[in-house]
Amino acid sequence: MPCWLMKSEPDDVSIDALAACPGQSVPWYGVRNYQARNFMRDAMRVGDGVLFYHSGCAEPGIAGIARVAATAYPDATQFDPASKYFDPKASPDNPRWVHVDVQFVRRTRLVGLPELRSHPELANMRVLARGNRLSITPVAADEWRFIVGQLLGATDLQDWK
DNA sequence: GCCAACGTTGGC
DNA sequence: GCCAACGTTGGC
Repeated sequence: MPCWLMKSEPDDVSIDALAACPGQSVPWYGVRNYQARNFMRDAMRVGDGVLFYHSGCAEPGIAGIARVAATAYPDATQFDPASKYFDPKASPDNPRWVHVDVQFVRRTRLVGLPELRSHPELANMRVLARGNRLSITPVAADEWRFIVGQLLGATDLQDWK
């Protein structure tokens, strides 16, 4: 089963905020990048593993593990003129932005960028690429296994389904 | 289809 | 707050 890394600003939705949500699940609203949207729309399936990454904060890095809880459906914020994610070119008849639901699995220790970069096993991770800004990136099975098993010691999750 | 201008992301 | 890197827009 595919695995993903998803960035969230902890001031917006942190791993703790996710854990506190009803059903410990949130719609992944606000994505306004076509590549990231296409991953959600075309590739993400219920049960996929997610590395929950904190960005735009003092200590960017992996902060927890989550899972995809619902396949893609329209992002309501695109229709709301009061939302900062409002898109005047979208309409309920012709939605432009969709998102999946993401559900809490567990908190982890914070695995920061310098630590991620220090491991040759992770050298090809998209999130570590120079200038990368994509908020959703695929994670290779061996990368998942290394991070979850080696770095986090979550051996029960290292072979994700 | 090109490409300059602009806006955004995100680490530092 | 700075700035490199990238994506999007829109004139041509």
